[in-house]
Amino acid sequence: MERNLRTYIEDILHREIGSDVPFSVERQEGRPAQGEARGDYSSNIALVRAKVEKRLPMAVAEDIAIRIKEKHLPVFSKIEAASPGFLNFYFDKQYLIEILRDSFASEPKPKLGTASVEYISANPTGPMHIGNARSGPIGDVVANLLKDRGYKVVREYFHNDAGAQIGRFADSLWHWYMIACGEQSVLAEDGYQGEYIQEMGKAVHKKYGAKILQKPDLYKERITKAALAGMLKDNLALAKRMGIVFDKVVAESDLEVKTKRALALLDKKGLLTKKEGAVWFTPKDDNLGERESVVIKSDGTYVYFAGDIAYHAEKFKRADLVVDELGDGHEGHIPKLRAIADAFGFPQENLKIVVHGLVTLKKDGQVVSMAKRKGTFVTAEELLDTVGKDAFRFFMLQYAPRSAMTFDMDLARAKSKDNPVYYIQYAHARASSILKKAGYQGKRKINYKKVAWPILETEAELTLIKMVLALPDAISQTAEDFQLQRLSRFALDFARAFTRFYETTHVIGERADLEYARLALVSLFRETMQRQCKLMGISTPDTM
RNA sequence: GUCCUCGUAGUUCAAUGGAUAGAAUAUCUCCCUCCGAAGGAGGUGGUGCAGGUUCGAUUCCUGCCGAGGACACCA
Repeated sequence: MERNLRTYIEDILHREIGSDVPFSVERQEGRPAQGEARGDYSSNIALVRAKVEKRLPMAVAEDIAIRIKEKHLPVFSKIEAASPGFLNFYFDKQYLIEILRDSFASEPKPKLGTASVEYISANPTGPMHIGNARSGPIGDVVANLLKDRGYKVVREYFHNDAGAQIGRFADSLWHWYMIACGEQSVLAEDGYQGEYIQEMGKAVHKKYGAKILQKPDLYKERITKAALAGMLKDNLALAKRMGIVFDKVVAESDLEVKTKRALALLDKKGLLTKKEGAVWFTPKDDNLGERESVVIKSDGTYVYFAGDIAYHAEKFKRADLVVDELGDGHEGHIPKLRAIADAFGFPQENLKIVVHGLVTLKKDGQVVSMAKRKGTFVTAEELLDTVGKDAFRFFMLQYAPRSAMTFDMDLARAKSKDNPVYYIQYAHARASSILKKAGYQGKRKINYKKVAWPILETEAELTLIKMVLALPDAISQTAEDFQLQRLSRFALDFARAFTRFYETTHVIGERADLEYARLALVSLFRETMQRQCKLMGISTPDTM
């Protein structure tokens, strides 16, 4: 376990005070004005204890403060009770340094089993759109976090290449092929009419000419397969440009045997019912609302959900933790996924579903319409081309996944302090620049064990140290609740703290031991920032 | 119609039931001869409405208003 300040206090309180009532300990940084007055960390333990002890919160707080002070005097420079009953903890500087020194000793990570993380899984019937693209950075960072925790992570992509929708796509493709041949054809009302599929029709014509026109039975399926495979290839290539490489791609069309087997198993458990000529999945526990749904249509074909059952049954078998990343349009699917977990005896708490909200694009100060018919439609690829991988990922990660967000393309493209990605990378580049100037580059590194850490004592320096020590806690919280915005916010605050240090503190040319200590801090900042950026999948160039 | 999600500074977003609701941006006032000025310090400004739960509510509950979404033998 990495030492961290918050759990350190939490542990002391548990040990010394004990409480059957839950209490909190939280970091008070990021409040420059009040931070000083509220300590480094604070707890509400006295407030919650007051109720069960039937005493005044302040009195409880003062008692606790005295007790902790007696036993842990060297750790804290100050513990105070604050109205209405908070406890504010101020870490002693020397002790902070000690924790910092301890943190350099790396400990082996626990082995937590296998985690499957599925994300993007874009529909292959059209180019990836912005909403799907948001799934990329989110799912990828969830995977990074789980890997950081000690899971063996499998990054997965589901390729929906079967079902009625694909039939419609096939008909549409054939239609556009006929048009490309100069033939008469009428597109079905629910057919696809995007520019991309028209291009596909032309491509088919280019390849085959009119030769296959009379043989739809033979060729319709073949060209559709090729088109879907091409779309998958494009999507995976696009993902790669987002910095995402999948370990496993599962195609729905390959699942037929497994679907049969999974359904047979459900049938054995009495969870399938024949109704109106179709076969329904009818879970027994319907606490989560209406979960009944068709798996085999009356014409004998499977619906998408049947493949999903097979796919999840398989994931439940090979993974200890299963994460599905979905757009909010698929929220209605969640109870069904939960029902599948129940049906196969997979613990609900090990099935995590991360939902992301709508993405609105803003360009030239205007909201870009997402209507495909209008020329303003922007695909994920265009967005990525415009702003680049780092800004793309950072902006997608900046907000709580579930919330709807506005992606400001102009800001993401800007090479100025207004752009948070630039601000962060710039701070990192400055740190690199200082180290380079001082000759610490490449193999020559600062030896943290030989640093006279205690001579660092300005506020800017101590703030950086405290943030370095607070990061592990932020990371583990995020690995729990998947509130990914915490990472980008932390990185931004951290960059800001470094910039403040940079502005106020001179490094090179100071007395030798002080220079070395400050260089060490710069190096520590740089490494810590690199760790965060790596988790987010954002690059940390040494020069901008 | 049923269900879900969301309403926070002008704007984009934060805030495990906690203290004076934080940043960024915009705007206003200052500072910047210094390892990278792609900076720094400060001011103005906000919880949709009405109740309830409690020591304490942006957070939990109810109703209303407003926005988006889900409710297919679609995926």
